[in-house]
Amino acid sequence: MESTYNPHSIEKEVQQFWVENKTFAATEQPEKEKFYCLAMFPYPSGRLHMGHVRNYSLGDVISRYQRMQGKNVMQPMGWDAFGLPAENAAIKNNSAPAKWTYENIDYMRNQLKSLGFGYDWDREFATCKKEYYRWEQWFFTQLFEKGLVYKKNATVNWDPVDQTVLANEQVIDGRGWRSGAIVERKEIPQWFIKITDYAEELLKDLDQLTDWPEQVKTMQRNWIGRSEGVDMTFKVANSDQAFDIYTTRPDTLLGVTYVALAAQHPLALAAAETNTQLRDFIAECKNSKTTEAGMAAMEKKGVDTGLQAIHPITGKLVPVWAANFVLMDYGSGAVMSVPGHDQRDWEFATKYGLEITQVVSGQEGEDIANAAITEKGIIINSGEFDGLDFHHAFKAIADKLISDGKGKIKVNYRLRDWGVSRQRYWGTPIPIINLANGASVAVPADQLPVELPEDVVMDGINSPIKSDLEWAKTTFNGEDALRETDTFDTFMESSWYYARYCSPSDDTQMLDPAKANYWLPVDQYIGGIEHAILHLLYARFFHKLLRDFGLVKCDEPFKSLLCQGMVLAETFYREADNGAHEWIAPSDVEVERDDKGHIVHAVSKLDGDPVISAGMSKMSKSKNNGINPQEVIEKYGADTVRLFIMFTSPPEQTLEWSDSGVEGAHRFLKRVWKLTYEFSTNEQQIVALKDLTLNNQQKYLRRELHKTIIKVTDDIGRRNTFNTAIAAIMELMNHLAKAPINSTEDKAVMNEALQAVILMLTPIAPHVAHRLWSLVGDTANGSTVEEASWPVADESALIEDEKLIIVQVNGKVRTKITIAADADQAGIEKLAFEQEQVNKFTEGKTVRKIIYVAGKLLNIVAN
RNA sequence: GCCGCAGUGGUGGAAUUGGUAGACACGCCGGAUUCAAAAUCCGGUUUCGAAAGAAGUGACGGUUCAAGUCCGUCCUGCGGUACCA
Repeated sequence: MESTYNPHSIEKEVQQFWVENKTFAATEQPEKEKFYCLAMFPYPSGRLHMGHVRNYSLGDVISRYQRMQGKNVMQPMGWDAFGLPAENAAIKNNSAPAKWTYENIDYMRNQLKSLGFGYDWDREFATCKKEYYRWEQWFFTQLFEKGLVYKKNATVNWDPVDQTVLANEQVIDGRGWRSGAIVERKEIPQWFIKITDYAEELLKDLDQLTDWPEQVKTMQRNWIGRSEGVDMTFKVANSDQAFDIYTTRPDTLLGVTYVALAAQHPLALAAAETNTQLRDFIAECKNSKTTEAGMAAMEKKGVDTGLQAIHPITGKLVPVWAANFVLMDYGSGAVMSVPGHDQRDWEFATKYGLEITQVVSGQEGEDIANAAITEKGIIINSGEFDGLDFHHAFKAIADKLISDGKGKIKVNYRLRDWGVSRQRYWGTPIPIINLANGASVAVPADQLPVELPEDVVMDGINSPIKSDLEWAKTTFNGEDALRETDTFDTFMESSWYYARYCSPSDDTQMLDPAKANYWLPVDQYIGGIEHAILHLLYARFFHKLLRDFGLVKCDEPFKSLLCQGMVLAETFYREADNGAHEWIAPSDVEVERDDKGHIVHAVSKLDGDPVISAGMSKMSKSKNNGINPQEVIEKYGADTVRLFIMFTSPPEQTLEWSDSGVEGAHRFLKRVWKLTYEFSTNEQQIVALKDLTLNNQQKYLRRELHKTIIKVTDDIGRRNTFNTAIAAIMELMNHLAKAPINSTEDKAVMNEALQAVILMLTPIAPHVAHRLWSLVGDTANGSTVEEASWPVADESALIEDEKLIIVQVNGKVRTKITIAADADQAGIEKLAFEQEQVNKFTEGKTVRKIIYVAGKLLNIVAN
């Protein structure tokens, strides 16, 4: 055994021990309490970055802690292996996405192993393997048969030069990232899954997720966006045509002064045939952004269609406009406009000189000449509805529309059905066959999987399964037909992987119900806050689908959720001639900062030319700003990396990466090593504490130890504040380092403390803990630390005979007094008024009030 | 734009339920050890002030005996915004 801490040899040996003993292999043990701990599986982007290290360290600390609590822990790992970056890398390297992906998996698997995470590697899988995606295809065909899947037109980014569909990420300042062409909106048929059928349940069941962060539930609620409103029909004047409009503010219906249609609305398209201005406007709308943020940021524009609509209550004619902010594929493609009480409508009406009418009374000083009055109030200028408040007006106006057969009350959701079609290659082929007659059928179960060829050449434009005209050819009922060449959104794979880990190699069924129902739900799910809405909502939805098909029993997939904050790093780029951004790794950039730390100048280390600083953002492949942990692992070892990342901030907090401080984490482990090593080599017989009488100093040390056990247990087990748990252990170590180890009593106390320190460090720094336990471990608790239980505080060691009271005068701390632990308020006040610092600040004043916070604080209010 | 989160010393952060602001670290300064360095150990380190004391948690206002914590209005940064995952 080495006298100095040598992480590399220890870590290799301990990892070997885990492999040989199958320490982390999990099996169903119905008599034991199970604990399924899952950190979101990684996209195999090439190398791990610090965000991964944080994510998987959190998962491993929780897993090992729960194991020490006696639970049957399962912690699996796998690969979210389909996705866009593989295609980009393949084009760049002139290779195949599969090859790139598998190489990355091999590299990253080794990195995870070198970090010592306690995974059951027998459960590993990659989602790009047909053994996995075949069941996803099978399940989709089941959804298809049940009518939960449908096809409709939806908008994509169309690159008119490359003649291909672009992801939002591939559109930069409105241009295609490779061609530089101005991107157009294009409607193409795509497959949708009816998540809106589950909107109400997805919303309602958030209430049972008591161990989810409130912010995530709030975001999901807002995303689902349940609203109650009115659906009504507007007729077009001098025509038999009509269109529907939904509003959540029927109380303002009498304030409607115009209506707006999407540019692609059939009525607008028809009107454009005789209206060149409208035709030009519709053409211009082709270039507007497809993203919600892009749409919200653009200038709101419109054109009068020349049509007029009949107001459903007043019968008055209102102009019908076409507007770029109304979307054809959401809702009915038409909105009513109340410029008096909606700010966007107000700005639009002001810009185009449209009428603005006030129908809700505002607050004092509010004037619709200056801005819309958006808060609810008493209805005015609305004839029979005047004087009603929001709720009564809502009901009265809705009733009137209903009785006239012009409308109905409707619950609406902001949530839209899940479009799962992607026009890309590296994904699960959608198991649909398109027949010559235009109908679509599911691929029969016995023909699954529809396999994705892996040995392909990427031309940089089209998906190889689209370019290869043979691939799609098939037959159905003896007739020639074509396979769907689109692939699934990769959120499909990540929506059920957590369940597949329960029976990862079952080749007869999607899930083994007995195993799935033993392990599910996931007890602790851990992942980045950036997944708060999409991934977590899709996975919750998918779980409910699995449940309704009888594959799982529980309603929710993830019992408890820990959202780690992102690990950010600086980003730098250069602009190519076509406007595309070439992202430069921060490690390749030399920066110059001003005295506030802001970057004033940045140059590439490779060629010395300037690069553009784009601020901090989450570590990702696409921005090339991931910091590879390899260098730090090689320099300090895995335990230091794990300890540092857990110590540097609480898990939920966004972290701007910096390695300053890694040194300190390493020093701490060296100190623990040194103290334990020296203690163990010092020939000694440890006497049981119960047979000894301790002096005050020894009692103090034991009190500090057991207070620390309570704090660390609470920090890890309840609060998930691993940083403060580590700080508490460090503080304890500072006490221990100063403690004498001369007497039998000293040694007994030190022995107890060192054992507890090692146990408390086991989840965080498992390699060094394993080795140190072999030196001083209590074999009754476990011959190896992997068998040992978490320490339990001895209540009797915690008793104190004095307490510290903070004494304030008028809310300012003036002194602190130490008094017998059983002293009452009167005794504390008496002592307080004997203090010079109290008299000095109360002299000449009258004591008005004394506030006593039991055992903590006394505040004397005097003036 | 909209939804969510964050802002505390030179730096990462602590303060758990409204009750000692700055725990624990990093860095820096000083010292010990060393031929010297590394490593290690000891001490100091919010600002102003000689001290007494005062000020101080993004800004401004409010509630309270007491506010980093609660409320209001802003500012800045980050995440999401449905085809990055």
